[in-house]
Amino acid sequence: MSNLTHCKIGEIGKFAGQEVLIRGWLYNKRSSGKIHFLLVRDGSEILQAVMTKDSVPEKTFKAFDLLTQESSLMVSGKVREDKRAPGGYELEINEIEIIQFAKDYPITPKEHGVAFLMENRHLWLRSSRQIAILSIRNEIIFSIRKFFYDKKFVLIDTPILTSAIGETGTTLFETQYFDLGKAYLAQTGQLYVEAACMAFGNVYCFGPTFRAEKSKTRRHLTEFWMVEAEEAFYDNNDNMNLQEELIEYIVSWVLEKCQKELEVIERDTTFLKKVKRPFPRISYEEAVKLLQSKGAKIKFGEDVGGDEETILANSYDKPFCVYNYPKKIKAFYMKPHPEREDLVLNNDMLAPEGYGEIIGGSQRNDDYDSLVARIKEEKLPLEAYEWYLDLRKYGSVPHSGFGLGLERTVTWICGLPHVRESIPFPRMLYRLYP
RNA sequence: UGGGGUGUAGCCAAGCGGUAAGGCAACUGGCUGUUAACCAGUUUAUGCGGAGGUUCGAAUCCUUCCACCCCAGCCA
Repeated sequence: MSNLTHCKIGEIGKFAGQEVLIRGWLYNKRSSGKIHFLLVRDGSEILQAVMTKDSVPEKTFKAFDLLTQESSLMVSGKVREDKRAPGGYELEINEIEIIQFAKDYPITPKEHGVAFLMENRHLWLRSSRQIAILSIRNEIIFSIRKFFYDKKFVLIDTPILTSAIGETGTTLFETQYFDLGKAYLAQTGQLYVEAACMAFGNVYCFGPTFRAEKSKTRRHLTEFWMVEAEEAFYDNNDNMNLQEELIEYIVSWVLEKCQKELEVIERDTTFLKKVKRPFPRISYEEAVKLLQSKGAKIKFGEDVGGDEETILANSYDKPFCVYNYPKKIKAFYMKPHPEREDLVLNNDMLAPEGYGEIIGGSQRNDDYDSLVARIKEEKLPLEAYEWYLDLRKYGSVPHSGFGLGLERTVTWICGLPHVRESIPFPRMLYRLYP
């Protein structure tokens, strides 16, 4: 058996007429008495394998009775094209070797509640829907890296353990760092990527970030992956152009590479196909007026809340940017608007279909004095930002950057109701297991 | 942290003051083309998230605790 060609089910079509070896797990089985069907999965696809009482030795035929859902096994046989089989190809079984019997696999091919599935996330990953979603995640990650690589952006890995530095407001996870006091899990790599930007020109980081916020909503995780680009000599407008180009690239990549997966999760791709530049852009002030005209209670100076985000996100059929927010609701490092002191040069990008914010970006404050003033205004510890301020002392240039939330992007592209399925092992307020 | 909700067998779920439906899974048998196969049968809760209480009687009403879900704030 082992001297046969091992074949991934996803490539089974190339082996029609040949005898191959499949290694995987039993997804399900059916029988009509003298004919048995095994559904075997191997991570690439599911394959139907058949045997009849006359086609195999009795011992092989009887192996069917022993097999249980998710038992690991090797099956050999001849590949045949057959319209009756799901996937169009079928395996005529010669031999079966059971590697391990699975006893009472908890997730049956029926409906289950979210709580139960999350508790069994380590097994839930094996279901076709979860495999499809995480495969799309894989393609999205790859497309992002390729996008930046092709544009000659340099990948800069930023530290996960940091001293107290970052944005204001958000709560951080802390841990004792030897004798040096407290260390915090990074909530952003931005400040570091700004330093690297002054070394390489265009850079990005892509890693996990942590927020100890007690948010329990469908769009929040305590640990999530973020792509942060930082571009020297880009203004806010150049920054938005780059964001749009990236989003268009990711979506077209997924549409090209993940057709099968999108079908499995039954994603209606109508809106995804419309994700072509240019995207609509609306200033914060216009957005407030638009929202007020639609009956929202938002006032100038207030942040755009979840409900408002949903109203806006339903007003467009493709991603769009809201730019130039009031200074007082945004981070200290954003560059003030040259003509409007109360505004900053920034933008959020919101995904359509009610998904909301996926990107936050801004032109950075590159002026030493006004940045120091802002840090003091926010009552941040100036000493911690000394190295960051150095960047404004030694060859400061206009620069911009943005952060894209990976899980929110996956959730939107897959059309999921909640971010928790967009990451293999979600970390949430009430979830640390498995 | 506020507001709302749920917890009954391995899973899903009915019952809403009178003594625990049903389905799936599992198990047994039947079927040579099944598609979450089908058909027939068998088994599973002195107990309904935990602890108190009211009552002749509690899954059901009350108190309290726990776990989880949804919405809001914060943000990616």
